[in-house]
Amino acid sequence: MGRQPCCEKVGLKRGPWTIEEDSKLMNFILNNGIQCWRLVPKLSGLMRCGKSCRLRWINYLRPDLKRGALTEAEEDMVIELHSRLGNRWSKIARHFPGRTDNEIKNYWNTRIKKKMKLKGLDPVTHKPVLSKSQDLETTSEEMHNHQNLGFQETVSIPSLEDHDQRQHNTKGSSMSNQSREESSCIKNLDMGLGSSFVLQNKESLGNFTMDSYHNFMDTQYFWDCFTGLGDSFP
DNA sequence: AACAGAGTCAACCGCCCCCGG
DNA sequence: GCCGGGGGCGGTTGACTCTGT
Repeated sequence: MGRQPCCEKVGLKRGPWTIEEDSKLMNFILNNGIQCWRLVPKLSGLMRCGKSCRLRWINYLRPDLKRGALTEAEEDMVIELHSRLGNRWSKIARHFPGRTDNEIKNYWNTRIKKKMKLKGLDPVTHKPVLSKSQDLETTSEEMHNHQNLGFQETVSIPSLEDHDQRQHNTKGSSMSNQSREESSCIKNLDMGLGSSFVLQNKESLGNFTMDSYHNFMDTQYFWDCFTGLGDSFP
């Protein structure tokens, strides 16, 4: 006998969220906060399960989300944290304000893993791959290239302190990172659902106040997102 | 221009943990 | 201490986009 599903699934919508659903969820949370995720879809009129709403909010709608590719420094820090914590993405994500565990997990799986393999490092152990049999996914050609390039050396992983320092320095001086930030911000705003300011808390929302949300809602970008929705929201 | 394969990432699934009764 | 419900988490999937041919 299996565990009961988290919610009554019959009749619930699945798959990609529409802008209308996003704005319904956003409006509801802005006005009511989050008491219980199960109640959110019922009270907001969404045909989604509570978990789905939670995920959508956390991974996409939260206004303090930072989007776009991770910076080099962030990437280094992910590697460092992964070497210590393993696949504990939520713990890793806590070190990156505005990043979600899902985002970091995806980034790891699609990019960092690949980079590490190219460097001849095992993404699981963070140690150099010593023999072919230990890493069947690494082709002999890759190995050959790595050896020629000297990638068999252990790559030194910066400490968190180093990273913090680097990030600090980066903030003030690196235009490239800054512009990357900006472009991620623009991407965010294109989606109409992000903002770089941190929202702090009302009730259970962590750091979230209605004032900050109202600030956010005052931006042109926020409302641009909802133009064309017609009379859905009186 | 059309197609195939690779890459990306939002979303789902199911298990685990925590907390209140 | 036990049980059930809700939230959190990590793994996986599949739709969409990009790139190369």
